[in-house]
Amino acid sequence: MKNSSLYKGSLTTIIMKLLEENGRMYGYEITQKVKFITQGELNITEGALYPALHKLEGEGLLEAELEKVDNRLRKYYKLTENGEKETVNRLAELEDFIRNMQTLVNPKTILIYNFNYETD
Amino acid sequence: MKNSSLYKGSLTTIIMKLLEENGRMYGYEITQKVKFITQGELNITEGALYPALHKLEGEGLLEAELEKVDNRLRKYYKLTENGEKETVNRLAELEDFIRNMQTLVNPKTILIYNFNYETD
DNA sequence: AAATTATGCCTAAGTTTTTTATGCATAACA
DNA sequence: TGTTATGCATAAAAAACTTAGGCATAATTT
Repeated sequence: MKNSSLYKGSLTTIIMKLLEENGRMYGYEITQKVKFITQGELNITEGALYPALHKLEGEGLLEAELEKVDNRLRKYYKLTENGEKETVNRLAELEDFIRNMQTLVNPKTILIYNFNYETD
Repeated sequence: MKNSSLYKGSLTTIIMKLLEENGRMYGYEITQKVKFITQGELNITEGALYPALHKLEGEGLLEAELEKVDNRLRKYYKLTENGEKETVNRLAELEDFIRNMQTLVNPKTILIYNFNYETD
């Protein structure tokens, strides 16, 4: 798939969203999660991921701690307090962006949120 | 709006989609159309638009012709035959991308295409 | 009448983001 | 024993976009 690795400026927001959901994650775990959720269609390259994580950490939105699991080193990241606030803003922006793109490519589309085929 | 001008790598596909719909358009018209469709949320900057148009023309996907209207020069673009074929591919890719992003930020969303509140 | 906004095209420098290509290390698998 | 999976990282290059200009005519506002 030619398109398999273009997050188009949304990578940091995706990372923050996943951390918001999962509490804490390490880099490799994030790549696997995205691959799984998108059924293999989106593959985050390490050359994009690690610099993005370092940037977010540098901005004080993430904090990291090292942990040794099975004799392998993992670097766990989680959102800081500031990071949690910022996640709300960036997610709203990304959702607006997605909605605008959807309107451009298919004006007749509507989005149904919180869809469930079973009753809650 | 901070987010007002980030097409995130999708600008050329948006251009091609609009040309597919409208037959032929000139640069300024494209910026206004996008602004209208997205209700002012997405503003294409000229510094992004014109290089993108020139690139697409250079790739043989668009062709241009000059026309003088009201004593002002317009450069009309339309898709070439090749451009029409390529539009199909790029639109499919962009729709996949949008769907993947939507799944990442909100897994419970579904998209309803061709929605009409009146019967067709 | 003059200044500003709208219409219309363009380019160039700089920044940000991503790709591609590396490097290193341990564990599991074939 | 070689390849794949797990795990981190960086650096050069390419791609995309922002910002900031430049030029010109028409319409509107002050």
